[in-house]
Amino acid sequence: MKKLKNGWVQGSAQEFLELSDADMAYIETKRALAACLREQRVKRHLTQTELATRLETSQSRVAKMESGDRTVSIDLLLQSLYRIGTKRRQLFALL
Amino acid sequence: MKKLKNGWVQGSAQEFLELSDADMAYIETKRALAACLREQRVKRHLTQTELATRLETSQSRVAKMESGDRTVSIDLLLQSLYRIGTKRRQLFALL
DNA sequence: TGACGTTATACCAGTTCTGACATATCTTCC
DNA sequence: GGAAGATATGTCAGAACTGGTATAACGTCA
Repeated sequence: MKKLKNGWVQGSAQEFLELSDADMAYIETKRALAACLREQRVKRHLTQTELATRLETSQSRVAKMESGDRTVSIDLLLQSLYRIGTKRRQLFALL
Repeated sequence: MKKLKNGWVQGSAQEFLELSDADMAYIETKRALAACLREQRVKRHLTQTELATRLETSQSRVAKMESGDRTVSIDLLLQSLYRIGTKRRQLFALL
C-alpha cells in the first residue's frame, strides 16, 4: 500500500481489508454465483417474490442471495440454483 | 421403484431416499469437492493432522471434510481448498 | 405529487455448522 | 498379539446461517 504526499494512500481493496488470496477467491465465487442467480431469474421474467415462492423462502432472502450478502452461504446459493434447474456443468466454471 | 415377488424392491438410492434432482446435484458437488481435498492432501504427502494445522482446525474436521460429512458445508470445503492454494480454474476440472 | 410494484435492509428466533476434544477403528510394522 | 501412527466417529458449546416479518428505498406512471 503506497503512501501519497497528500496524506491518502493508494492500494487495492484487498490490501486495505487485508484479505488473503483465499478470501478473495471465496468472495469472488460467491459473487459469481449470486450474479448467476439473478441472471437466471431475470431471464425467466420472475420477480424476487415469485422466485422466493418457488424456492419456498422469502423475497428478502432472495435479495440477499442476489447481492451476495454476508449472511448467505454458498451452500444456499448452490442449492437455490440447482432447484431452479441449473446444471452442475454450468456452475463449476463459476466456482 | 419396482416391487419384486420376493418382497424386495428395486430402485436407486435416489428413489428410496426421495431425493430431488437438486438434492442429488448438491450432494454430488459436495462429494466432488471432498474428493478433491483428499487428493490435494495426498499429493502433498500430508497427514490429516498436518493439513488440519495448516487450516487451523482439527484432524477430525479434516476427516469429516474428506468424507463429505453431513455436518460439513460446501462453504467450508471451498474455503479449505482455496486456502491450500487450489485455483478456481482447477475446480471445474472436477466434472 | 402519490399510489403501486419491486428490491433492499434490519432484526430476531430457531436451526445448522464449526472447532475442539474424546474415543474408536483401522493399518502397518515388529 | 501389541505398539504406534493415521483416520473415522460421537458429542457439545458457541458461532454462523436461515426463514420470517417489518419496513425502508427505489422506480415508474398517472
